[in-house]
Amino acid sequence: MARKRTKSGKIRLTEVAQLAGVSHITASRFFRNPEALSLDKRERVESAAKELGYVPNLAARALASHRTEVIGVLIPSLTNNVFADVLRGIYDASETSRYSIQFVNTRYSILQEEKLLRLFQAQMPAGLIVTGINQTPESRSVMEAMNCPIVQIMETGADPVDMMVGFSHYDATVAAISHLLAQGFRRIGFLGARMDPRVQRRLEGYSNAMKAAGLFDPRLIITTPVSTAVTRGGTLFADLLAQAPDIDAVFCVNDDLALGVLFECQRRHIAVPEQMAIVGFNDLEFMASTVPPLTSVRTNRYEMGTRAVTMVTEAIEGRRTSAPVVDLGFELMARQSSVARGN
Amino acid sequence: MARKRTKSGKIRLTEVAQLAGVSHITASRFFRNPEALSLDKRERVESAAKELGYVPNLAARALASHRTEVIGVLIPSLTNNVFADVLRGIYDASETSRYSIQFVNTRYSILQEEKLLRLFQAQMPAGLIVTGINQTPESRSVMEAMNCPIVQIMETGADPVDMMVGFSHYDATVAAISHLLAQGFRRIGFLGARMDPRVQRRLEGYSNAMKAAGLFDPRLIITTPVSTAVTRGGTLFADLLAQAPDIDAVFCVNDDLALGVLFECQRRHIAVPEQMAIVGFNDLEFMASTVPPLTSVRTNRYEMGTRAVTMVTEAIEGRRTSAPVVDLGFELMARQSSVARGN
DNA sequence: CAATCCGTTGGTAGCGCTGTCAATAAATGT
DNA sequence: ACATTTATTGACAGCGCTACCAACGGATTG
Repeated sequence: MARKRTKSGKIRLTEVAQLAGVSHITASRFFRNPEALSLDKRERVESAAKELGYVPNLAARALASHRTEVIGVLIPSLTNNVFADVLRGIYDASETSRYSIQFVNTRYSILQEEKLLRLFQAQMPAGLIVTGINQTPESRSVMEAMNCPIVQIMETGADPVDMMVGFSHYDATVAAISHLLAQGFRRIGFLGARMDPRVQRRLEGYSNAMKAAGLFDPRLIITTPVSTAVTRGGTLFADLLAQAPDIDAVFCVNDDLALGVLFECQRRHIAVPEQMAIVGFNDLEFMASTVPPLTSVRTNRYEMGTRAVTMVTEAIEGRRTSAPVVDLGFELMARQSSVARGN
Repeated sequence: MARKRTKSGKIRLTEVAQLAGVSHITASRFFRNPEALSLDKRERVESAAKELGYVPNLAARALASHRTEVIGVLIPSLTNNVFADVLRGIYDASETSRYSIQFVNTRYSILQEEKLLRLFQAQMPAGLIVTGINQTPESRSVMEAMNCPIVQIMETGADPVDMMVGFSHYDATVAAISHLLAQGFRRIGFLGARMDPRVQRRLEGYSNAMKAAGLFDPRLIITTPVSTAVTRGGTLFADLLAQAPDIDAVFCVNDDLALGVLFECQRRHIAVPEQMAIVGFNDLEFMASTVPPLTSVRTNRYEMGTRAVTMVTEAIEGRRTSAPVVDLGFELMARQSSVARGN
């Protein structure tokens, strides 16, 4: 006699199979590979499943198949707007796929990242999305040992664990500084908060661009390890002004800081851009609506998320269509906050 | 003879038990209820697990125990800053617990929410966090059928499915409007985007407060179903000015809109607050740094997330310490953007 | 000294599903 | 007509873990 339903009244594959008049194996196959069934049985199982409201037990499936349909995502922060956009792309793209997202927060700690990678390893994810290229050697070997596709996001580099999608923070910053130099600014300050690896690369880009122009001066640089905020933009800018009162422009490592600088300028009645040019980074939505509109470097964060998911899912299914390293580039959005002094 | 390791070299409980010289059951017990073991075995299992780098297989655990250690979270949007803060609270709180978070996006659709609830139901989550109180009747019965703790967040109300943590959007808005009225403003506009249930309740609060003061006028209201953005604040404000040129204040349903209004005022050389008072909602970080600083209603979004998690986890463990409905309240942050005309 | 209890440990039997392979029916070739 | 292939279906044996119950030794009790 057939086993009874569990007391909770859960519908199992067996119940579906029974109603459809097939073996549970055939019913199982319907969900894995419907083409293998005859049209007749396919329809019978389908309607039975629908009638009973069958939902597969993912734990059982994972245990039996040694696979899950989960894409693990490791991201350093949820506070940072940038990652919110990337995550949005990831979640949106995952909805059109069969995979679900398991997101964890590394809190900008590569040790935490290592621990979380090990946790993921044991859960056999279908794929993995990790932030950046600065993993510990142990993390790298864990990743290499996992036989699932892995995409590193946010940056580009020569040595991907598997795949990569991002852009060059160095180049993007050089482009911003070059723009300011081209506009005639000379004493260009640098404002940085939360000095993560990507912000470090922006600092390198700034330093090299300034050195190349013979304008580098360490007093032009203000950084802090604490997290970023609009208010912080104002305070850091005040520090910068105290340290180098003759600056004529500021490059901010992100748009929140830039907005804070703008407000601080309004407070001090410093005319933007006549007395002070401002350039941000990321081109968040509000940058175009400020007064004056703020120049920024547009980065394709949402697309980075969607692209990472498609790269992972395609790789899972065995078809890798794009190059292992995808550079999504950037675009300098020159606005009024950085127009040439003379103009 | 003992079963071999799986080819992938995965460490199973059996391997740990073998190394520790105990049965696999005892090893299993170590992870579920360590107090039940003798000190000797406890230490042996612990060090064996550490030595082998054992990580439990969650799928097997879930299958065998009919439970998972997953808290499902249903939230309507990832774009909205408000939910980003709530999610941050949820994730932060989950890290100090044994539970992991499975987040899904309902995209402001109660039908999508219903579908996702059914999916969760099949996966036997340890608890559930859902947004708002406007579920479909079917969603409600699914929730009632799931025997796990459920917290509704963002709002307070009389009829929780199980538990609730939030605040009254109606009261918060009434407080904001009362403040403007107390400051002497009379023609107070209302700007709303993305008219979700909570924004609707803010509109009700506004309408009733204005009616109570005998100042209600439908021409003072501008709403749009499209999503919110700083830029949108400017355009909606322009619409409002065209419709009611004599307004002396604007209440915006969120801070992004308020920021957009501020910029639009700067663009039009409308003095804030002398010619136009502005009040936002949520009190995002930047509201205190604008020029002039913008009045807003502070809501405890992060705490709402952490609180929801503690309520769920405590309920899972059988100790419900707080009342079923927790009101986190709000605080009017009166700033320069809404000081009385005369002052 | 037997009966009882408790703290601790181990064995057995699955959880709901899938991988693998065998079995059957139907279709094809010689 | 028979062997051989192909399409379709089913049986079996787990996946790694836990729930449940049994067993054991030692302490406690009458």
